[in-house]
Order: sequence, then structure tokens, then C-alpha cells
Amino acid sequence: MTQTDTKTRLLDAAESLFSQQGFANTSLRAITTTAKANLAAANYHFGNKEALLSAVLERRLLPLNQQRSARIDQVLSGAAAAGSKPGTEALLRAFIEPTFAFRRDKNGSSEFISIVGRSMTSADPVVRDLFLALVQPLFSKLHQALCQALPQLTPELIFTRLFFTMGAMGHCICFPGMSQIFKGHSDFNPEDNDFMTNNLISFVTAGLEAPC
Amino acid sequence: MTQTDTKTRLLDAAESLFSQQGFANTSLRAITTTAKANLAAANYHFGNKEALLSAVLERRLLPLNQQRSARIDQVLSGAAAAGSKPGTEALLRAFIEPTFAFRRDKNGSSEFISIVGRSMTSADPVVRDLFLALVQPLFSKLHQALCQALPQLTPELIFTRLFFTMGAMGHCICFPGMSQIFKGHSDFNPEDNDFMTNNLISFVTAGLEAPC
DNA sequence: ACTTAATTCAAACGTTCGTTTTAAATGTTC
DNA sequence: GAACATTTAAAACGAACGTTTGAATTAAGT
Repeated sequence: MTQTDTKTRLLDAAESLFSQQGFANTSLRAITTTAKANLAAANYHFGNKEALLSAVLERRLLPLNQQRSARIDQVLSGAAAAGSKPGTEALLRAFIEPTFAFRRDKNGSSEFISIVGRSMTSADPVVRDLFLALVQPLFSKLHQALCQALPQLTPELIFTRLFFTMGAMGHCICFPGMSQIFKGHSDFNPEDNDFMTNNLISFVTAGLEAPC
Repeated sequence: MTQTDTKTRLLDAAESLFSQQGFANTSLRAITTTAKANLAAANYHFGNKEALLSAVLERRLLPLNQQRSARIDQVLSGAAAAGSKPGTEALLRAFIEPTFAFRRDKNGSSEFISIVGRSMTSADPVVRDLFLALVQPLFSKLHQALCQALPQLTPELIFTRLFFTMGAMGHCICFPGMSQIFKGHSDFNPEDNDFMTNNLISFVTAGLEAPC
């Protein structure tokens, strides 16, 4: 099908360019050129630029969120079956690991995930609101699960620390700048997925469980 | 002096608008209109838009970095005098507290600091490189100080954890999105400076000191 | 095969952008 | 107060933007 092909090529091109240059700095002309499609194709298939961004986000974020949600449920039901509290680290791992695993995937997923990282704190309300609408339910579920894991902490404090956790993770998955700041001074390699994933999990677990 | 006034008004307007809409989404026309100056004034006083951003960053970031650097030195010399290692929390506090204190200041400083938070992970190389050049020496100093505080950890691991710390802090100072995600579900208030500062410090201290 | 819908294409639309130009106004210096 | 540099003002520049149009082309249905 030539139709679906064009649509997919547009999504791929937009994903790649949004990731590298940001939403505002990427023109529909650049996207359609990269996708080897006509300029009008973007508006024909998606309506306008914002809807294209929405489609780029939804294509991968919906499956990813489903995956993260399922893993949180696993931890919760496992703890319920054992009659114990869910583990803080297990919950954080359920949220973080699928996110980072995305970066290992073949098809441009690694580029996509940096769009997500930046959308969270984007100054552009268009970008930010699209993202927030997609992840709010999942964040809510994670927060409630962590409240079970850490009953000695107030929900407010847990949310605050979850807020920091999102910052650390978001920064981690869109690392264009910091990664080069210590070039030469360190073996630090933000593209080593397992290294970063495990260190992030132990970092935020310690932060969430910190005495208050 | 009418000259300095126009220049300052341009800086103030640019700071405010860059903070609210981002660099790419803010036009020189919007800036000069807000500053009640002529359109050509921006190019006359600063050369071009990028140089204006650079001036906005430097105006506040240089003094802030000087302050953070001085406080790190205080911790280091205090520890040296006592013949002990510098404390992890004290070092992090030296870096974080002045940053958050900025938000209490009267004159638009609170808007400035969210530009900083976003610049760190900006997709726009122009924005990112300007920022990185300004903070690299300070990051380097903090990293070395933390290596003294945590000699049991490798410099590579410390840098990784400092990387997470920057993410948590950066997210914290440009919180347009996450802050509204749990509206109604929590008393979470990211504008409560002391609350956020102290919780962030205890969070990242625990994360940096986590067993590896 | 013919009709109808879906897609592609080239071209143009009006707008906004960063920047430049020219002249008027203002302030400074001797 | 004349000569000078500095600052403001209004207008225009070409380029790039998102979007729309209408005809050409392709695919699908009967």
C-alpha cells in the first residue's frame, strides 16, 4: 500500500527531525523532503503540524505506556499474592526499564524517546499538553503504587520525589548536551543502556526511600 | 541614561518571553513590543537574536555561578581546615541552594532560572551550546569536589549520578507541566521554594550516596 | 471498462520571521 | 553652538513558514 507507506515515512521523518531539532525548529518542508513525499502530504494525512506531532507521540507512547502499566500491575499483584507491600525498586524498575529498552529497538525508537524526555518540560504548551494528556493516567497509577510501597511517607512527599525521578529520567533520555560536557574527563557514556538504567534505578530508589 | 534603559528593558522582556515560550517561539517583534522599544533596537544593541539570548544568560548566570563556586570553595576549605572529607550534602547544598534562592528574587530572576533548566536539554544546539559553555567549569569543579567526598565511588559513577542530579534539579526549576499533572490529587506545590529545595537536596544526597 | 474515491503533485496563498537600510532625533565633546 | 557619535524611528528586504488550491494521477468498487 503506497498510502500507508507515505504516512509511515512521514511519521518516521517527523520523529527523527523532531528529536534532533525540536518541534518549533522543524519545518514541514524538511519533514516531507526527508520522507520523500510531497509538501502537501503532511497536511493531507494529518491535518496540520500539531496533529502530526500528536500522531508521532501516540504511535509509540501508547504501546509503551501499556507495557509500563502492565509491569506495574505485575508488581502489585505479586505483592498482593504474597501478602506484602510492593517494593519501591521493583515499581521504579517496572516504569524505567521499558522506557530505556525502547532505545535498543531497531526502528528509530531511540530517537522517539528523546522527544518524550523533552516534551515533559517543553516551553511550548502545544507540545507539553499533548504529552501530559498521554502520560497522566500512568503517572497517577505509579504514584498510588508507590504510596503503598512507602506508607511511612506522605503522598505529597512521594509525589515530590516522583517529580525528581521524572526529571532525572527525562534528562537521561534526551542527553544531547550533558553527555559531552565531560568529554575526555571521564568514561561516562550515556548511551550504555544497561549501565545507565541500573544506575538510574539505584539512584532514584535511594532518593525515594531517603529518610525524611 | 536612556541607552542602558532600553538595553535592560530588552533583556527583561527577552528573559520573560524566552522563559514562557522558549527561544524559537519568541520573535524579536514580541520582545521589542514588550520592551516598548523599536524593532531595530534588538539588533542594534545585541547584533542578532542569538547574541541576545547569550546576553540574557550571561547577565544572571555569571553571578550565580560565582556564588555557587564560592560556596563550594567554602565547603572544601572548611573540610581541609578540619582535616576531613567534604560532606556530600554540604556540596550539593552549595550548588542547589543559590539556584533556588534565585527564584525568590524580585526582578524576574524566577523566570530566568527556568530558561536555564530547559537550556540544559534543549534540542536547539544554539541554546544548548551557549548554556554548556557557561556552566562547564562549575560542573567540573563540583564533580571533583564530590570525588573527594565519595572516594569509595569511581569518578565515572559519581559523574553519572551527578548527571541524574542535574536532571532532577533542571526539571524542578522549569516545572510548567508536571506541576499540574496531579492537580487536585495532592498538595504538591512546586513553587514552595524551601520545601522543594530541602526535599531535592535530601533526594539527590541519598541518590549520590547509594551503595553501588 | 467505467465510475468514483483516494492520493499525489506543482504551484501559490498570506503571514511572519530576522535583519538591514535610511533618516530623524538625541546626547556628548570641544 | 558646531561637529560628532549614539540612539531611536519607520519602512522595507528577502527568506521561510504552515496551509490551501485545483488539476493530475492512481487505486478500488461494481
